[in-house]
Amino acid sequence: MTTLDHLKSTAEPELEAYMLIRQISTVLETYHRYDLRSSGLTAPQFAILNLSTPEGVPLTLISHRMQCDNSNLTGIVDRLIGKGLVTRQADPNDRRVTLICLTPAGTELLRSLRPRYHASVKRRMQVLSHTQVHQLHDLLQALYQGLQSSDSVVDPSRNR
Amino acid sequence: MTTLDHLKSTAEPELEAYMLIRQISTVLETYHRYDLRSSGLTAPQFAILNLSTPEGVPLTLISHRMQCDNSNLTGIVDRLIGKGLVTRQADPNDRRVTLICLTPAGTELLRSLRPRYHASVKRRMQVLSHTQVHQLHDLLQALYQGLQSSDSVVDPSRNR
DNA sequence: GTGCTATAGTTCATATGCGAACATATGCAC
DNA sequence: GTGCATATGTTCGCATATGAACTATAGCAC
Repeated sequence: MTTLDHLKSTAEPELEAYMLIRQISTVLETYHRYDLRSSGLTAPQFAILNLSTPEGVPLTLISHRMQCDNSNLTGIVDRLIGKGLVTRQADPNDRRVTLICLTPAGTELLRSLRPRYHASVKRRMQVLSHTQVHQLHDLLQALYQGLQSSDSVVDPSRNR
Repeated sequence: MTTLDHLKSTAEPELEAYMLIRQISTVLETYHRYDLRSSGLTAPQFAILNLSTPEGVPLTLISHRMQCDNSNLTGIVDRLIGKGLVTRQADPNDRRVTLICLTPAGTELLRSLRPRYHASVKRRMQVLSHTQVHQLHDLLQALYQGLQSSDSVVDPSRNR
């Protein structure tokens, strides 16, 4: 069984909390990938689908929400287009912008996947009580906002 | 500014907590990568170094602690060997096992990096109070252990 | 000891992730 | 309107990540 035993003796709660966040994130991502297998989508493909709309969303907005660089999305979008789930449309108002648009097939797939996804996440988080989930949420929110506003900010989704 | 605004209205604390864990993990990993830049190491390279010893650690033990597959480590170890920071040694007791051994150069590099790493993590986590860090730690620990023991376990570091 | 099963590592194909460099387009100062 | 700084996407080189397939070794039942 994988554990954090080799860290427990440090008695440094900051470090342990940090390690736990990363380990939990890894575990949850593995579950997520596993859930998606039957759909033929990878996790980042699902993430892009999930942030797209039939009307179209600028690629940069998607990359900001995914906290990644635009350059990551090019190839993933290409594969989603290959599957017929999204299209690229030029933005008439700003010729630099590419809108990522859900196709009917993409919309339909999302309609079937999203509820299962939400249910999976809720089920997994419910190893904690409702109260604990709320406490955890508030602490994470505080941490996240603190990290955003700290002076050492490095924006991973900035353009270089 | 990157935010979770597009999620806030869901009022589903489980889902939001889940998203926060992943977003925070991404942000922290970005900081970590940034910290390591001057050392010429990537994050996974540092992770392997950090779990190695001069006496040697089985590769599989490292992959378990990193929650990844052995196959990921082969190439990373190759690069660390190329930098002269570790070596591969055969385990005399089990000829299947490869021990990853820190070289003197690797030991020295780690001695200089580890304190900075710990200080960085502590500094970033300290946007929360000591009490909050403790609460967060305990909740994360409970979540992590709950995830481990749930019936939907998929072990990412198992051998296939 | 034979055979079956499990473990340790590597290799391969494919998909991402990162960061630099680039082309295009916008916006604004002047 | 020119010039310059900025924003949007793509392309490229490299390092990882995933999962399947494969080799070698170990352990155990018999």
